[in-house]
Amino acid sequence: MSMNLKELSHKLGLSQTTVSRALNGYPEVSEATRQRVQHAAKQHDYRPSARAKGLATGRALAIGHVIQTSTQHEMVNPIFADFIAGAGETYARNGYEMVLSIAEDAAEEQVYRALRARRAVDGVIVHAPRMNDARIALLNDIGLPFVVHGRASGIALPYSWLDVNNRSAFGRATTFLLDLGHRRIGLVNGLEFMDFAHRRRGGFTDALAALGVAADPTMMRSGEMTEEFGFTSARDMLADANPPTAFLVASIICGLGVRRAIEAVGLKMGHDVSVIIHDDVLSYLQNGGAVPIFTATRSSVREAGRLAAEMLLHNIATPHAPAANILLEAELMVGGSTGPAPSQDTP
Amino acid sequence: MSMNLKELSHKLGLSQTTVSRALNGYPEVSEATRQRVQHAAKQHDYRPSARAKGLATGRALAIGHVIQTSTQHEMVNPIFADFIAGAGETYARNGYEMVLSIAEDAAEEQVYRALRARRAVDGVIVHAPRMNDARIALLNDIGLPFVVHGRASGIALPYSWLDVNNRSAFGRATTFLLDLGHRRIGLVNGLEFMDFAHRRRGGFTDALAALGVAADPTMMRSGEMTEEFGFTSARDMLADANPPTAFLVASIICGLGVRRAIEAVGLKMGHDVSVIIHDDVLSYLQNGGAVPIFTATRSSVREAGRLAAEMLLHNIATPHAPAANILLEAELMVGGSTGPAPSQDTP
DNA sequence: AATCACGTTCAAAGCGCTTTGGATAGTTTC
DNA sequence: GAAACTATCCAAAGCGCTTTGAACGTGATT
Repeated sequence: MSMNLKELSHKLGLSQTTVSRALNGYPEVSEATRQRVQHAAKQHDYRPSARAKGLATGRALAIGHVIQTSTQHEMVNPIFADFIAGAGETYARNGYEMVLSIAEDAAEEQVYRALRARRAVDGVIVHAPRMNDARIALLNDIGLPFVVHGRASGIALPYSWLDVNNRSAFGRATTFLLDLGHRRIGLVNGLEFMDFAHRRRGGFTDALAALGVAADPTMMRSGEMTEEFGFTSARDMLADANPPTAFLVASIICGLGVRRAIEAVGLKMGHDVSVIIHDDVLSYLQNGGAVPIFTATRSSVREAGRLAAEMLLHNIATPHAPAANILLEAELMVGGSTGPAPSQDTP
Repeated sequence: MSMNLKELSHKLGLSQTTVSRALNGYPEVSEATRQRVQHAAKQHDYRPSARAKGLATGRALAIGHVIQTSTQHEMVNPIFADFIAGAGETYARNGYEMVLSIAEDAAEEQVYRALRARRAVDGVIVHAPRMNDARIALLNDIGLPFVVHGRASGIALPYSWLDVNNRSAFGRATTFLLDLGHRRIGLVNGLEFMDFAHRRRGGFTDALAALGVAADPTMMRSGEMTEEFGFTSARDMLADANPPTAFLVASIICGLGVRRAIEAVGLKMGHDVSVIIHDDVLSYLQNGGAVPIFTATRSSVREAGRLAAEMLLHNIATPHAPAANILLEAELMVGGSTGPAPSQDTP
């Protein structure tokens, strides 16, 4: 069907060895023949079979991404597409392929084991780590190189990860609100068995504590980060006898819900109630144009994908290097959703 | 490292032939040895190397998805994640892998050619077809099986596709608004070189024409479906001397922007201004809970992924079958965003 | 002139599987 | 009891590459 090494070398009157070497940049080939080979390869659109190459070299030249989904709510992580796009750029530049598996809940461990046993990939990126995430020990066990996007509290052994400094991001955001005079701040957080959500709450409560403000447990919600969740959380908190004057919100999607709740009770975001979100810079959900709609802690998930992929490829290339870590600091972008605390609060 | 056929057959005192046949369900193996083999395979977690198997059989057992992204705006199609999740379920059930490539703009053709030449996949799903999409002829040319998610107007040869009936969906939505008394309806559409957007506009204008309502070109916008685009489009149209009393909007993300614009001018969605969106049932952007926020034409993109993948696997299994097509009808879900046209409109 | 070194090329083995074309032993059939 | 099946198993070839070890000039060295 399509050209293979045998045919190509036949056509050139050379051995497969020489052609292979010419194309893979080995030195023991004269410059003249190398030119001739490369030219012929381009002309016939010859590309080595990924499978044959992989079999011969023992490397898959592929990286696995396992996307979790539960059959109940069928939720797919919204940052997934952008992260993948970023990682894909890195893979493309390095001649790697990206293979995706979807794992339903409990079957997750099996998916990783299968990936390893079938030698389908040279490594994996671990998405959405939970606290004490079991996958880290598992991957260490089965000897599959990996990089975690995020971190997993409670894991003893070192491992490679790339994370946003969620704690400092939410800490700074909280301080920013406190500086504006807000004292009653609602937290609309992700599910707190997710490591990032746990850390964000830590940053929030620590910053409050630093100013001697007590964190009110009734002003902290945690759940799956949908628009609806943002809406109901904010609506309920605003209905409190002593409602918050500001919200710290875990994602832009949630933030849209929070804004809806604020406007539903006739208040104005940025004036009556301040809102800070975390912005993953999702391509299809930009935080406004030149002027951000929401004041936000911002860190591009696509860039994270690029970097995490680079880390992983590096780990694969140098197998016994110690675990590497990258901690990205989020920027605090001031947009239209924050302002001084309303004065009637301090009569 | 991990168990292979040779070792396993050695351990069992059988030939590789017999073990392979036992595991792949061939009849020329006694039931007793089959049991023995299967048990041993499970025990040692033996799984055939995907590469070796592929090389031997000539099939990749993998399907390709090419995700387009432009370096300028880095936009990733928001429905991608859910579609992939659906398709992935089908692949997992059938022992296929999913490989993702990202293609930047112009390099797209090369990506498909490379996929084919390296025999990396047995087929591909074509995403986000444009009008007269060149990929269809290309894939036919290079002989790579494919299924299009959507359709491409202007292509002569038959090809397999799965699409939502965008025309009838937007036609019915328009009629619904007309029945409510709306006569001035704004269209916030996707980019119109995208086939789906083209069809939606057709459904819209035809339904208007059927009632003798002229379509006003100033009330039709088309652009990348972001929240911001929804906002600016609706804001501008509402600023018109003769503003629309209803909007037909191409996506929920756009819809959120439209709602923001409506509320920004002090109007109430569902009362002063009606809105109908198209809802792809994205897991992370649900259209409300039990009661839909937006009245919507609805069709699950995840389900589309499942079905498209099944079509493709079927096409691959029966190479010379004629092209198959599936046209899904969208449901019209009535939510809180629509109501009768305000009476001051017809004094 | 024999030796060595070097640059260039090749034949063949091997990666881990499937599949073809026997072999072997036990069963029927006539 | 010989011939013909049948059920079960196996050795070996082949998929398309990479890589090892060897061979072949050719010019430099002694």
